[in-house]
Amino acid sequence: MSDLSELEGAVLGILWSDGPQTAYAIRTRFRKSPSSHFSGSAGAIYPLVERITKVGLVKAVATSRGKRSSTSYELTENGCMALQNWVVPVKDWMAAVEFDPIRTRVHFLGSLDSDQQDRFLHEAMTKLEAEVKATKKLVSELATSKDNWRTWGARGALAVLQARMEWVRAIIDSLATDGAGTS
Amino acid sequence: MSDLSELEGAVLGILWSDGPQTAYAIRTRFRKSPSSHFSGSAGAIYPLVERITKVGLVKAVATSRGKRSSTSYELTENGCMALQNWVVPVKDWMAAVEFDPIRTRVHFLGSLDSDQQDRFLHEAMTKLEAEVKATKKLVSELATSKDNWRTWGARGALAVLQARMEWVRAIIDSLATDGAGTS
DNA sequence: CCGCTCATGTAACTGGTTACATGATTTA
DNA sequence: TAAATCATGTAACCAGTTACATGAGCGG
Repeated sequence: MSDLSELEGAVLGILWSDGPQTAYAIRTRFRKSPSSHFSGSAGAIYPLVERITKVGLVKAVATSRGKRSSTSYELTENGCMALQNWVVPVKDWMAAVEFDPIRTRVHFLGSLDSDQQDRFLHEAMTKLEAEVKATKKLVSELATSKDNWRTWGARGALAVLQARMEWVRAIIDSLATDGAGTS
Repeated sequence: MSDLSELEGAVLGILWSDGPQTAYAIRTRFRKSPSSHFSGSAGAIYPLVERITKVGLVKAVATSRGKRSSTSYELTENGCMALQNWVVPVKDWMAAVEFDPIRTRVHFLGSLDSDQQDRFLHEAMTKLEAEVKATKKLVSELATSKDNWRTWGARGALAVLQARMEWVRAIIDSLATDGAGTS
């Protein structure tokens, strides 16, 4: 295992934080995750689990839910070490400016007429507000749980969302007072 | 052209904002861009430019730099409309929480011992500080330019970086006072 | 004239995605 | 008993990447 991908690291992390579970459960975790850009597609998860089993980061154990039997996966000692080594050295690219489709589009807002610019900015605000609201709810739900790190994760998501929202608001305000940009 | 990809939209946008230029120049623009998660790889740009030429969003024009001749690409009427239609309807996923490798790792920080947690958080702070500094510089450089939208773009990047930085600082602070999280 | 940048491309790979297929078990 | 969920997979695709190859013009 040269270097774990982001998805591989995340899978090990889930196995570490939530304990042994089926590939299906891992998949569901990604699908229901509000934040993640991973879809939890079967085509990604099942081969991945097979792969990390083969190299011994994870161990298959037979489990059953009622009458239904299935295979759960458990983090091994090696897997736990691999997780730690995946987390800890912060690479430069991890701190880099993230991809933001709204920001990308703002660069080219000058190609639109004033009405369309307004429409874009207000739509963006509305969507961001909805995300902020949902994330705030998540944070408050998690706050009562025992998993502080997960709460911090949600707080991070919230902080970024709010920053984006205030930034869009600033553009709207400046447009209202100064008028449009160039080009 | 069913729907433009992010890269396709961005290429049209560059052609709109910076005028006709060679595929190589577009490539360089991405490579030197501080933010973008696109590498500007030849294997992406050249086929892409060919594709959008074929469907008439862009028009090839012969140009020369000194004795060196090359092909520049110019936005067509159709291309400009395609750009506008790519920008304007804000889809839900555009406002979603972005991918952040630092945040992902924070979720699993409980798997590390206290020293390693500290190391991670301080490394993250250092890298984020460096990014913030560079982005601040960029913003102030752009502020004197005529391209207001580009300046807003950089400001957006800065806002998000600062939010991430303050979030990491908050974790460090809370760790210093309360002690560690669970698990 | 030698190395750098400009300029254009292609082949193999990567790390995921969608969509499909299948079947057992549980729940309404 | 029908529909939903649990569970496991595979095949085709996608939008990018890295790495390689090639050649011309330009500046020291």
